[in-house]
Amino acid sequence: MPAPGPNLKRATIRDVAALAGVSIGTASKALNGQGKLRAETRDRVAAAARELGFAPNVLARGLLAGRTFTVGVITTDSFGRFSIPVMLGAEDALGAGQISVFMCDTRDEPERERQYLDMLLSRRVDGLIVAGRRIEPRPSIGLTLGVPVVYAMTQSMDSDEPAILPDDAGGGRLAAEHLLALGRRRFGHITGPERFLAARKRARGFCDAMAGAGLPFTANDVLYGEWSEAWGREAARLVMRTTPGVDAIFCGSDQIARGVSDTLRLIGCRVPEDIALVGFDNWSPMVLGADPSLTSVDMCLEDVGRVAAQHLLLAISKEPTHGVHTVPCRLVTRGSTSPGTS
Amino acid sequence: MPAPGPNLKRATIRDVAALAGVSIGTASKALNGQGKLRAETRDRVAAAARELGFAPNVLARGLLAGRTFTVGVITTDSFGRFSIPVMLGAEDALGAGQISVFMCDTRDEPERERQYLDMLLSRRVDGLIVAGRRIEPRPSIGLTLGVPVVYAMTQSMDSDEPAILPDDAGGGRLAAEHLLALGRRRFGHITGPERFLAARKRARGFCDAMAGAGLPFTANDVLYGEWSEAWGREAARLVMRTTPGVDAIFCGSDQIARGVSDTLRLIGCRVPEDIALVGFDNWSPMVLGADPSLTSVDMCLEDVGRVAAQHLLLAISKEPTHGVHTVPCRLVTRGSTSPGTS
DNA sequence: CTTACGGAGGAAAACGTATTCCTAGAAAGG
DNA sequence: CCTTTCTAGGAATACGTTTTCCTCCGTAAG
Repeated sequence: MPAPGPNLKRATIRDVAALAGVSIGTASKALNGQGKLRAETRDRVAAAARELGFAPNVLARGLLAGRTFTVGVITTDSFGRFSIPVMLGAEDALGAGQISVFMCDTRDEPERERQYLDMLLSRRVDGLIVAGRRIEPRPSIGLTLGVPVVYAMTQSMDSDEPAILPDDAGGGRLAAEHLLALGRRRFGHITGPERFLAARKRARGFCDAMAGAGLPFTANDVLYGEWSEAWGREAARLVMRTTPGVDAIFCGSDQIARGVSDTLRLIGCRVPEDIALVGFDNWSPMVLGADPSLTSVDMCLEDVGRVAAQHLLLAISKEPTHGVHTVPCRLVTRGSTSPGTS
Repeated sequence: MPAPGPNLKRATIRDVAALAGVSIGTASKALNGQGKLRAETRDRVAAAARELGFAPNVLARGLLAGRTFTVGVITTDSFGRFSIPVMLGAEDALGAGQISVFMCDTRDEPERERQYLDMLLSRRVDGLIVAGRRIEPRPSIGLTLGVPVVYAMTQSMDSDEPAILPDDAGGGRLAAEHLLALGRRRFGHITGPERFLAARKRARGFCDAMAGAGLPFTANDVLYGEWSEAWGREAARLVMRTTPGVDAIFCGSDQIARGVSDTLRLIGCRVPEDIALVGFDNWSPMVLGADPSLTSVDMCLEDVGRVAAQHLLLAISKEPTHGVHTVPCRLVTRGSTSPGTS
C-alpha cells in the first residue's frame, strides 16, 4: 500500500509528472485516458502514480469542473429512526456515482437549518436532499437556491418540488390483507395522533381494504392516541372492552404494538392464537424484543432514500422530476401472526 | 434573502468586485477585514456582496489554504445506536469551528472501509474520526495516512493513537452506589457476553464498588449471556431461583433490563418495591417505554463525540494527543428505582 | 521646491487539475 | 529533396480565492 509519510504533503500530479519525466498535462491525460499518448508513456505515468500513492485532489478537479461531486442531506430528525435508513439508502445510491454526502442535523431548529444551508451552498454542493421525520408538508427550504432539491420522508408545501414518500396507505392495506388471509374477521386499529398525516393514511388504507372485503370496519372505529407503549397498553384494554370477539389488532407503530402485546399477555390473551397482532415500522429492537416477535409493516426507508438520490441525480443532470412519488411498503411476518415463526 | 436565480451561476468575488468598482484583491480584503482600506470602500463591497448573495467558494479557499475545513467520520455501526450520538457530538464541536463532516458507514466490511478511506483522502479531509459500536481495540485504519486520526467508542490495537472511550467501569460503579444508597443489600448483575470488553468493565466497576462497601458480591456472581430481552427474561428467573432475598438487579443494557422487568411483572414481583432495577445505555425508547420507566446509566456518547472532535482539532493544529481518554457516565434516575418518579 | 513617507488600492502569483491549442518531429507522398 | 499529414506531447489557460508585493498619489517635512 503506497502511502505518504506521516508529515509529508500528499503527492500532486506535478510530482507524478516529474517522476515520469512528462509534463503535467500529459500526466493528466495518461491518468484519465484522454488524448493521444503512446502506451509506454501511459504505463510510465501509471507506475509513477502508484509509486507515489497519488490520488487526484477532488477539490481542484471540482473547481475546474464547476461541480463538487458532493450533495448535502439535511434532516430534522436528529439522525433518528426515520432519517438514518433514508440517509443510508441515499448514500448508497450516490456513493456508486462517486458522490459524497454532507450530513446535517438541524435538530428541527430553523436557525440551524439556515446555517447549514449557507454552509452547504458555500461548499457548492451539487444538490440537496431534505429529509424529515414526518411526511407532513413543510415550508420549502428555498425555491431559488440555484441547486436541485429533493424531499424525502417529507414534502414541500410551496411548490411541486419532487418528494419521495413511503406508501403509508399501501402499508395499511398490506396489514389488512395479511390479517384477512389468516381468516381474521373482527378488527381493531390502534394508532398515533390523528393530526399525523401518516396515521390517517395508514388508517385509510386499512379501512379501504376492509371495505373491499365487505367487512364493517370504518374510519370511526380507528383509535387515535399517542405513538407510545403506554397508549398501546391503555388502548388494548379499551378494544377488549368495546369490541367483543376481536381477533386481530393492527397498530400504527411497533411501540404501540409492544404496549398492546404487554396488556394482552397480562390479561391472559394469547398472541397470535386469540389475537393476531401487526405493527408498523419493522423497527428491529422493538419487533425482535417482543414476545412473540412482531409481524410488522416495513416502510423500506432505504429505498425511499435510494429513490430520492436517483431523482436528485436526474435533476443534477438537468432532467428534474416533479411532485410526489411513493415507495411501496412490505410486510414482514413473525410470531405475532404466525405461530410457526419464532 | 438575496439569492441567485434558479439557473444563474452563483456570484463570485469577481462579480462583487465589478459591482463595487474595485479590484478582486481589494474585494477580498474588504470582505475578510484585511489590508488597508477606506471604510467607505469596505461598505461598498459589503453592499455589493449582499446584493449578489455572495458566499465565498470554500473549495477555492481550501485549495489555497492547503486544507479543506472538512473531516471524515467513519463508523462500523451502520449509523446505529452508538455511533449516532457520537457523530452528533462530533459534528457539534466541529461545526462551531466551521468544519463540515463527511459521514461514512462501512457496514463493518473492510472493503468498504478501504474505499471510503480512499474517498476521504482524495477529498483531502483535514482529519479522521473512527467510530465503532464496541470499545474493543480494532486494527489501525492506517498509521501513515498523513492525516490525524482519533478513535471514538473504539481504539486502535496497533499504536497509541488517541482514543476516546466511555468510562464503563465508572458506570458500573455509579449503578452500585445508587443501589447501595437506596439501602439495597442483595444483588444480581445480568449482562451481555463475557467476550465483550464493555460487559467485563461494567461488571468490574460494579464488583469493585460492592467490595468497597464490604458486600460479598464477586465476579463469580455476574451472569453473562446475550444483549437481548430474551436473555433478560431468562436470567431473571435464574436470579430469583439462585439468589433468595435479592432486592436489586443491575443490567448491562436497557434491553436486558426490559426483559428482566417483564419477567418480574409476570411472577408478581414489584419494581421497585421488591426489586430495584438499573439498566445501561439510557436508550429513550427502551427506558421510557418500560413500566415502570427504567433508571439507567447514560454513557454520554455525545460527550464522547465532542471530546473526540476536540482531540482531533488539537491534532490538526499540530498538538496531537496520545492514548486512551475516558468520558464519565451519568446515572438517570427513574421509576424502576424510585417510586416517586413516573 | 524637493524629498520622504504614509495610505489606498491594484497586479500577480499560488493552490491542483483538466482541456484546448500548438509545436516539433517523423513518416509519407510527390 | 521538398511539402504535407500525422502523432506525441508540451505550453498555456481557466476555475475562485487569498496574500504578497508594488505603485500611485497626496501630504508633510526639510
